[in-house]
Amino acid sequence: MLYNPEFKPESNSGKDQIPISRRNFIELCLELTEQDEKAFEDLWRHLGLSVDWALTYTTVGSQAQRVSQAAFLKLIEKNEIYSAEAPTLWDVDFATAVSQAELEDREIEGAFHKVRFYKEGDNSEVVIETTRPELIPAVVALVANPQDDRYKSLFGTFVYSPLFGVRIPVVAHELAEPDKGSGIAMVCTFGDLTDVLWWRELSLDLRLIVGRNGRLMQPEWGSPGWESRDADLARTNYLQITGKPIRRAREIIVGLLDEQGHLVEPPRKITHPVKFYEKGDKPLEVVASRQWFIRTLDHKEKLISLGKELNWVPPYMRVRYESWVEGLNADWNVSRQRFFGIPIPVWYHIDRHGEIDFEQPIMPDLKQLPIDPSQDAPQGFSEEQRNRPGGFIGDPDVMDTWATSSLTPQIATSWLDDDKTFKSLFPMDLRPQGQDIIRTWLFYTVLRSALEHGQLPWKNTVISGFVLDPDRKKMSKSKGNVVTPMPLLEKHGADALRYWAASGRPGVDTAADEGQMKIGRRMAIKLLNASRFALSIAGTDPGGKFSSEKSLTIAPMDASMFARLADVIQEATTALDAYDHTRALETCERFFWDFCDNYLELVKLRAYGEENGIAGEPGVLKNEPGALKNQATMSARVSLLTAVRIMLRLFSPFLPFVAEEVWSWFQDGSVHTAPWPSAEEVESEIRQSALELFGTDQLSLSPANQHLLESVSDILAGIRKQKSEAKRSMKTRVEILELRGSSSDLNEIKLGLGDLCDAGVVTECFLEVTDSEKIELTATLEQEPSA
RNA sequence: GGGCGCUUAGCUCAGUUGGCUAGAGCAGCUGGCUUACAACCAGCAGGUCACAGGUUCGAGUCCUGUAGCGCCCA
Repeated sequence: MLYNPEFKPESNSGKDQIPISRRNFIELCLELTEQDEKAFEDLWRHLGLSVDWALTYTTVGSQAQRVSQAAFLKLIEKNEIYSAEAPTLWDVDFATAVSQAELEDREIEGAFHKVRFYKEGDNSEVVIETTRPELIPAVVALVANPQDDRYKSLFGTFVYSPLFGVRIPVVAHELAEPDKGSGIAMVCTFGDLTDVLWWRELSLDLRLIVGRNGRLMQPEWGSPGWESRDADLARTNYLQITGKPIRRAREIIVGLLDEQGHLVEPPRKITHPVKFYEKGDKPLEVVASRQWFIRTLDHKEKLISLGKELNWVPPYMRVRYESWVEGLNADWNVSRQRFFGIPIPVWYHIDRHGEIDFEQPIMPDLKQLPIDPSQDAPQGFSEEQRNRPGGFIGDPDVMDTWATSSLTPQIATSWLDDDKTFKSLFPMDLRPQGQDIIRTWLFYTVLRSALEHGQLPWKNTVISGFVLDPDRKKMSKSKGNVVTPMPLLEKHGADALRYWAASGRPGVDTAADEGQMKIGRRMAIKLLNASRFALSIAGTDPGGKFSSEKSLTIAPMDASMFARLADVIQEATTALDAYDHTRALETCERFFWDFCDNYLELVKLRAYGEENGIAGEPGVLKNEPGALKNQATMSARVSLLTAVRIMLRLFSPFLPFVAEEVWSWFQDGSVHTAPWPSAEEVESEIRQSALELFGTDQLSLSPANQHLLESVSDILAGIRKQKSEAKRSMKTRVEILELRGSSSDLNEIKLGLGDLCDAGVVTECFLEVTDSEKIELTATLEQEPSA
């Protein structure tokens, strides 16, 4: 078809195919690619993905084409890829070959036909059952299980096919199932992949009748390969189906079988699984055509052992890979008969008789790449010699897209372009991807790396589950339940969406849950508010008040908070190192919420420098004016600043935007390039804050009492509970707080009693040593003002 | 048909090598304007951990079987 520069597709052409020139089609693809790229980049920028946008590539870009074609040519040199005229899975509508990875089984309606074949000699019947009677002209053998006593005597004998009178052998093979149908099956070239296997293993004849257009071809009955004991009958019968599409041919053949008495009984309807191209609408046919195949069957063992070397998250996903590799039954067909794709970079000689020599392809020099053999002439030839005897012809096919996607690690690490970069980056650390493409993207990438480099392309892989619709159903275009991220991003914000996404563990399906996103949004707002509050107190102008201080003592309560924070850092880091982002987030979140509800409430008055001071046991409980008070306030402020600075970094992978916003209020640079916090460095972080706020880095940390914050928080919760049960406001004054417990517990509590009484609005506190295991409390609330 | 995973509160999920009086958030209920946040806070209630066996001093956790759901491969 001719190129039409004016061509514009109708906006709503639906599923109908429109005739179009290859050049027009490619232009439309490029246009769409550009739009899609923009849409994805836009989405990913909204999400705050940390991507170097200078390093993107596209499969239509010249770098990817060059790498792809170069890798192809290298495989030819290594004899790991070959072209062959071979049985090929073929989609009639798409008019292209497909690979094993693109198949899916679908249950469809069919029918078993009991058909009579006739023994050589006495002409007695052998009844087979088939779902594809139209392939009777292509029968090359009958096959039964070697253990099957019913047919043992037939092995090695011959039968004649009905309608066509072709003499065919009866053979044995383990794959024949005795309890399927009559236990003896006809082998055609080709009805399905089992036929291909039998044809190969049993060295059967080849009789091809299905063309690539899905219609029946016209064999010459009586000629070599098409011998018949009644060629005229065969010709007459076959004439009825020549050129007909498969389904129509089936109907006709069934009619002929019936008329001529070869059908034992009327067809029996069944449903059975049939192989489809995953995007196709008609069952796949097996046709013979010339294709390029990458060797995979030879490398199964190596591929399985590489799979064991790879760190899988979650580990059980390796099983999917392994069972896929074990089940492989064909080399990878990488050629596709389509308009759009990376051209297979070879030409072929045409001899003086016009025959194409596929055995010795003409290969370009690597430096010439990328090339398009349909546009470029090979070296030593001129364009006039194209498609001429004594000239050349370009390979018309393009590569399977996976043939390029399987090279992403090589493309990303500048393989063939920058050896230094390549060597420092390859193998890469991580392949994150979906579970549905383990058999394609992951498998093919491992295969290519194994063939080219003899090793894994990366050390780890994290396999994600699916995003399900809000009702936990798998999304599909046909069901119309597809949820796209952009509207959710606009509604809830990127931090909220990422919070939700982070709640999905590797390998586990996750519903698009707006409730979870709302929680994420609240979380982000809370971080904003709490940080603003903490920073505003910490940054309160100290005036001359603290200037005389030369050193700073960190209060026990603050030290207790830091001890917990150090644990949190440790746990989050360990979790992230193991790609367990969900646990990392949960750990940080729990700490943060506790920080807000308890620690912040406990220290805020002290941090303001406004603590009330309390009566009770002298010496311990009174906040004396002067140095001690200043020290306590300074400690609180330094601690708040430090905690915020650490927490923001912990949250930065999950809530990148709010973390960056808050960070910008008081820090230079980006939170995302700031060093990840470590438990060991908490003390130096505190020192840094002390220096910033009060000009001293002389620190004295109280012995870390891990439980102090928790114990005091528990008592505070007890006070709140009493207020809540009394249906009083939280600011209700506790006139007398009595605490009873062991002396060691009470001594611990004393270290935080000032903060406790501030936060609980306690006037007087009495401690009583008892033998109770837990601290018990009685809070006497102030009288309710009479209404 | 073979394999893998899941099944814990009304909902979504935690629960590391068996030590639990089974947790969290949401929803529900009861209260509270408390000078970071009412887009908030406090409190309460809610579960035979799918079912049936077994191992063990002790099982949500380990073993066997069954059922349901999902996925992968034939």
